[in-house]
Amino acid sequence: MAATKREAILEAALDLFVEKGVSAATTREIAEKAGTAEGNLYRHFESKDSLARHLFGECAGRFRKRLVDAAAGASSPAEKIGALVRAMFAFASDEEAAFSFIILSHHTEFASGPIRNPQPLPRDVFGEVIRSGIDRGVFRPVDPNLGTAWIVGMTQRAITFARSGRIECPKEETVERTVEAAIRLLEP
Amino acid sequence: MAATKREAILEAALDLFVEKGVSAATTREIAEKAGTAEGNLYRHFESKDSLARHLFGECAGRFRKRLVDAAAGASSPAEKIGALVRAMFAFASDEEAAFSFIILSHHTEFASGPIRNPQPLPRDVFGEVIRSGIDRGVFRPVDPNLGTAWIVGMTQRAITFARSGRIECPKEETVERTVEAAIRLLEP
Amino acid sequence: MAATKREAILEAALDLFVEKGVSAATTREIAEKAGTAEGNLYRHFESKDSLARHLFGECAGRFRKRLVDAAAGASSPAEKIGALVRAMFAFASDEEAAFSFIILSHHTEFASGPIRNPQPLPRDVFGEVIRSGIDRGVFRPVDPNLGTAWIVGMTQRAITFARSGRIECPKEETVERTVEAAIRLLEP
Amino acid sequence: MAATKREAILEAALDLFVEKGVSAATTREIAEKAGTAEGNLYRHFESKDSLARHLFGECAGRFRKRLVDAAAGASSPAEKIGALVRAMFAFASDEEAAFSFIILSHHTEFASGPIRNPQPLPRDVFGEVIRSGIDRGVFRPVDPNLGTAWIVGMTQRAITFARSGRIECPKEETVERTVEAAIRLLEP
DNA sequence: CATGAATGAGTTTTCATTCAT
DNA sequence: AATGAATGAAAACTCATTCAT
Repeated sequence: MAATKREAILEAALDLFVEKGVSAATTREIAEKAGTAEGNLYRHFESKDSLARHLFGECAGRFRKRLVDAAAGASSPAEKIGALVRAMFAFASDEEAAFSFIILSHHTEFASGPIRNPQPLPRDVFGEVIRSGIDRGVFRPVDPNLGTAWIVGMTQRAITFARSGRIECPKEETVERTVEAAIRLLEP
Repeated sequence: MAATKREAILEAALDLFVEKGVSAATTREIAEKAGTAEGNLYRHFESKDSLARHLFGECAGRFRKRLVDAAAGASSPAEKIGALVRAMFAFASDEEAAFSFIILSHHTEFASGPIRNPQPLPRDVFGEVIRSGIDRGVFRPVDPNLGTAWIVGMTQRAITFARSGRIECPKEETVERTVEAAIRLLEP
Repeated sequence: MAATKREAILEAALDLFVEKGVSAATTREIAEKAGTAEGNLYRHFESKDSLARHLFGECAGRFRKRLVDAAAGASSPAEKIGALVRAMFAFASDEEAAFSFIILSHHTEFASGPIRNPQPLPRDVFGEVIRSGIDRGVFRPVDPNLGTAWIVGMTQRAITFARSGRIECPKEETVERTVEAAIRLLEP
Repeated sequence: MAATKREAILEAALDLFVEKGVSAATTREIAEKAGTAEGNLYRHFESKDSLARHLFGECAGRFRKRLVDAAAGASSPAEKIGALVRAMFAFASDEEAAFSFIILSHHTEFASGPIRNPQPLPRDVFGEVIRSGIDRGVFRPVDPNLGTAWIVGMTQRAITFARSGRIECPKEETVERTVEAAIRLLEP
């Protein structure tokens, strides 16, 4: 369970935002699920929108940390890419709701305008690894942002498809084949 | 402009749903943007939710038609894959809002539960092409759904990144490099 | 009764604002008293505060009209002052709530800051009459605004005292003695 | 600064009640401005309403004392009236918020009904002076309450106008002219 | 005495939907 | 078909008051 009421609110909100979307999730439901009074939400967060933004920041931060750690634990650029893709699968599995919320947030703007990057985003990690691989000549030259789009996009969709049961092969294999496919995209 | 009021409503709703999400777009805004009275929405559609579902069906149908036509116009499986990726880019560019709405609909459920497949979905087209390529031995063996996930995911993200200006190379090149990358994923 | 719902809302709000103050009167009470749904308030006015401001404008306008008409109907400055004082008593008696609301509004700021003069205020009428009396030599020289303060203040208080039953002499006499006292203040 | 927390609360509440009205000032704001915790308000006062009533009692008491002292320091009725008017100006200037709060309280009822006179009110002082002046034949016969209404009303308005910068002549002169005008009202 | 998180009943406001015209 | 005022249920948000620490 959550250590503090504040955390309980964040957890409840995360689940509900993912389940029904930010604007369809009501403060009443969030409070109820968090085991607190509705008004108490507003002691901890300015508004529902601010709660959503805060949550996005937290989730993106946790995700990014996982990616950074994964990349740090591998040596060659190709191994780093593999580690990143595996880390995406692992994060999506360990923190299902957080992962979904990050994806969701790309498609639904919050009430008070789009999210301004207050911190480096998860995807930046990919760009750096690709760039360094190209510099060392082990990856073919591609716009690092385009490479990021490819790998992040294919991995995210593979995760989503796997989750919804559309892919028949065992999960372990899905991960490894996706890792191999991602590296294939960058090989000279 | 829209030929009929009904079309005007569909157009206005599409724009607003994409801009702020289905539940955050109000019927009042939709009516205003469509240049009609709020109550008139209910002469054409049962409810806001039904309007959204109808819209999804229309957009997905148009998208699927583009993909089917594209695949039909190419002969080899590899050419078909290339044609499909190009068609995704083209559709995203011609029907910006429709494309965004399709993507968005994957992440936000409508009020009355998830969308039930009333018709074949765009992604099914990819699966069939991949399957036939594998059968003919020109693609390596992969779960066709996994292959679909990869290609649809990478292409969609490339489109999104390109739209938001994060990719520097010219649009034409982004398309062709993505086509080539998609085929690379399936080559033996 | 009120001809339209909008007027019914204005009337109900006026009574309640005077009775309990703007911030203590609730939109629910207002709607109930106006015989309409709470939400309908917001079709006619942006917010409770905007309703209060609008009401102030209306009441002040009606009051001012009464004063202007009264002054126009008298010839000499002293008669004009007498007519103005009598008009204040008459307005307070005919439109009890409106008069009270004007007074109240001087002491309680609306939520969104003080009222900016969007139109000439009732008190301006006094200033002009006093100024012209001084110019013609029938009034002694005083700052016209100070003279206005005196007469408006004494009259308003006399009305309030009379209303609350603190003054024993008959109403008619209260009015005439106040008229005479006001003129006395300005005589050379 | 305030010597005790209790006084700090009273001071903060007074300022806020005057600024936005009793019901619009929140306990949170009051506590914050007083530099204490919200809950602490309830150690010193039963409720917000009780705090407001207490404050009214205090302010009215201080005001009354100033008036009583002023009247006591003058000998003839006319001099007493002059002293009273000067004392009103002085009090309004020394204790700006307290004066405003007294005025405000005439127009806005507290939550639990109107203020019951628990003590003689400031205005009573005027009544007595006027009565005694009439008895001694130095004032013309008027209902003493009506006379009070005139003088209190004109003085209060003069103060309000002067405060808001609408009167051009120097403050000292405003006071003396108002004193002279008040006496004029009562002269035979 | 002091704190400030927590409460819950209340408030203002919103909005999909209906309906008389 | 079209309108837009009206509805009412539910939303977000507020705030006086309580209470464990």
